Amino acid sequence: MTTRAPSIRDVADVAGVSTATVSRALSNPEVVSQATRAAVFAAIEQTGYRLNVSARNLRKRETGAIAVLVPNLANPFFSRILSAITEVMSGAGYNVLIADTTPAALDDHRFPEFFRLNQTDGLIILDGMLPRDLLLHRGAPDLRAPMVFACEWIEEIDRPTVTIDNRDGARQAVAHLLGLGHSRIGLVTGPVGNVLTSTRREGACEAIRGAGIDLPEAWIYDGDFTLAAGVHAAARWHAQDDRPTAVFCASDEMAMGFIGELHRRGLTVPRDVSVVGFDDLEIAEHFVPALTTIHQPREAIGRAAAQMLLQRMGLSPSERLYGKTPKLILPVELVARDSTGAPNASAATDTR
Amino acid sequence: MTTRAPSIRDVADVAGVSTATVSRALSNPEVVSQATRAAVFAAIEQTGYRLNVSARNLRKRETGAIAVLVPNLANPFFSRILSAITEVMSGAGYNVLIADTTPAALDDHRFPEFFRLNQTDGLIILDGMLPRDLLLHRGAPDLRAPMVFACEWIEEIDRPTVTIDNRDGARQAVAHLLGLGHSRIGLVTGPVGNVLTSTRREGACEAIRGAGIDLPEAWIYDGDFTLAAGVHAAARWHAQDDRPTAVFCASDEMAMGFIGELHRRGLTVPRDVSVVGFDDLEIAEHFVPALTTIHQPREAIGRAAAQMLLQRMGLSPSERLYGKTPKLILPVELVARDSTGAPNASAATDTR
DNA sequence: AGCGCTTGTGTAATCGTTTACAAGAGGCCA
DNA sequence: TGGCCTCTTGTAAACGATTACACAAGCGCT
Repeated sequence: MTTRAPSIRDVADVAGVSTATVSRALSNPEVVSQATRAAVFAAIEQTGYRLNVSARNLRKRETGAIAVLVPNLANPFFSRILSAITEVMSGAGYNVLIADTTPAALDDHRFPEFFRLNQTDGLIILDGMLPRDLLLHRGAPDLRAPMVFACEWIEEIDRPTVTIDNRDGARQAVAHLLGLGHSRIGLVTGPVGNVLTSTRREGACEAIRGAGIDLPEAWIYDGDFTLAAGVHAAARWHAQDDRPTAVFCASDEMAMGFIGELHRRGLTVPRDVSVVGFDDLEIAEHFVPALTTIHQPREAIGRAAAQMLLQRMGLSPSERLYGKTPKLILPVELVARDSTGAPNASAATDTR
Repeated sequence: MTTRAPSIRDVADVAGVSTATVSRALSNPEVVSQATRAAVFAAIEQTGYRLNVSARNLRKRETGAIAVLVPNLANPFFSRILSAITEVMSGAGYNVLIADTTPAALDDHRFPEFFRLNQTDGLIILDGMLPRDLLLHRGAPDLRAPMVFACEWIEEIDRPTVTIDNRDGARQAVAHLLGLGHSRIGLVTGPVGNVLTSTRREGACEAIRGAGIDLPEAWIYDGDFTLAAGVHAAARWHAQDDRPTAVFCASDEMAMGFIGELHRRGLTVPRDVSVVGFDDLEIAEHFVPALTTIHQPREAIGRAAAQMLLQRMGLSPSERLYGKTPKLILPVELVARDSTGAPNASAATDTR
């Protein structure tokens, strides 16, 4: 009844060869003769043999899995990146472990496990706000399992990275607003301490100030990339007497939260204020109004990160340590839709 | 330099005990004396020892991982469910492998691997459209690794299941529209062959016909849960001379696609047509207009599925085989927002 | 003193692969 | 015939944990 799953031993017996030969037929077919190879495959078929990965991993001193550390699994931004990563990785024979870094999981004693070679063969990190010392000291994964950053990164940690040109994206967003005639431009930013927040903010500020325009502190609304943050920013915008005619939100979710809240207050976009997002989520195009935003090639990001990790895993530790760490920066483009328009002269000036 | 990672052997040597004792101190602390336990932990600390999971798994004949089969990782509906699953599972010491079943991955020879005990200790299936024979014959996972269905399920396969009350959800949606005075109600359905499609459709039809109202075939627009399907349905709706004043979409994505497309054509919701969705995605509340929809407790679904799997994994194969298979049906509720309103008399009757 | 029980520890087999090494079988050539 | 390759295959030692079993020590009791 509870008959043990067939092992390589059983296959060997059926095929009338040694286990070594079976193993070779599987992993290195060209070294075994045509005839035995056929016999082995027939035996595999007959016994219903499946490789035991734990045994293989133990022997080969690897795990056959990589981990992806994502700041928030529930955020739709990451899902497409993840699916691209898993696609590439499983094509290469790896399993993908997805770990959400949101909760107090960081204190969790089992968390550092991920950083040890014996849990994963590699790491893709999508969360730039992980405690630096966790990545550096605790498990010193750098020397063992290779890791690459994607989307976000950590300044102090020099590792292969694939990102988009955040600064330029922000610049394009602002340029678009300037081109429409806006000169009163506000910003909804990401969380403090995040590299995306700072690079996008800097890009936007550069573009605004570069146009000789002033950017009052009061027009910088800080957020955290979430819908709720957009709602909150809208409330603050609405409460101001002197407010911008356009805002650049550092994420689509914030842009949609912003627009949704405004709508609830009886205002309309882009009539009362123009809004640009960042990310180009699936839904952006279908939002009402369709969202003008910066398109991120999310699939390409995931794919590139996976391939970069694969490449790193193929390197010896010393090559990895002393070689150049590649940094890939993908270009982004603004896609103009319906949430932006020319400024409405009457709307902006309630008081002055 | 490339000094081997410390093994249980090294710890044993440092602590001056046998490997068996170290193992026991770790997995069964109460059987070793206070003194040696302390010595072992000190040695672990000193050597920086980490358990090798492959070795443990090989010996214990388990994998320490479960797999989740999701129809479309990029769909935001699943992300929160996944995060709940991973939370519960990693709390219980399991890794979670997420596999996207969308592409031709089914033909992929490595796919059936998931069904063998030696890849995972259990399976959560979110995809009700997997080929039946894959789950039943190929690897006969039922006897070995336990599996549970969540959200979707497969009629012919009797396994533990956690779902929501789809029929009742659809009924509530229609009841809401009836209550607003609509008598011309259309449906945008999911893909054919999907259990969610049929149950929701049946629930809706029952409610409509139960109210003594007719439901013309032409008012049933078939979709597949995606934004694009909603867009397409909107086009068909718009092209009709005689059309419903309200539609119930079997997913929020379709509802938003529908509304977005209508808006692009110069129509407004709910003035020109009322729309109800299903799912209550994060964004629904922030959509313009805020979406009236059926709320799904996604976190609860994920959590329940994980707990159910955990419970099943604790059972012996025969208990699993001959015991009752639990079915959990979570209640749902309509949340009324701004995408529905009383029918607009002028809008509905172009021709008659 | 001898017996039995409890408690703590060590010995060694085992899980299912991979792979270094050895060795047998031909083939080719001097 | 003997030496030297090349091509296949088998033998057996890892890989790093877990655990059944045995056994030693300590204790209380008769």
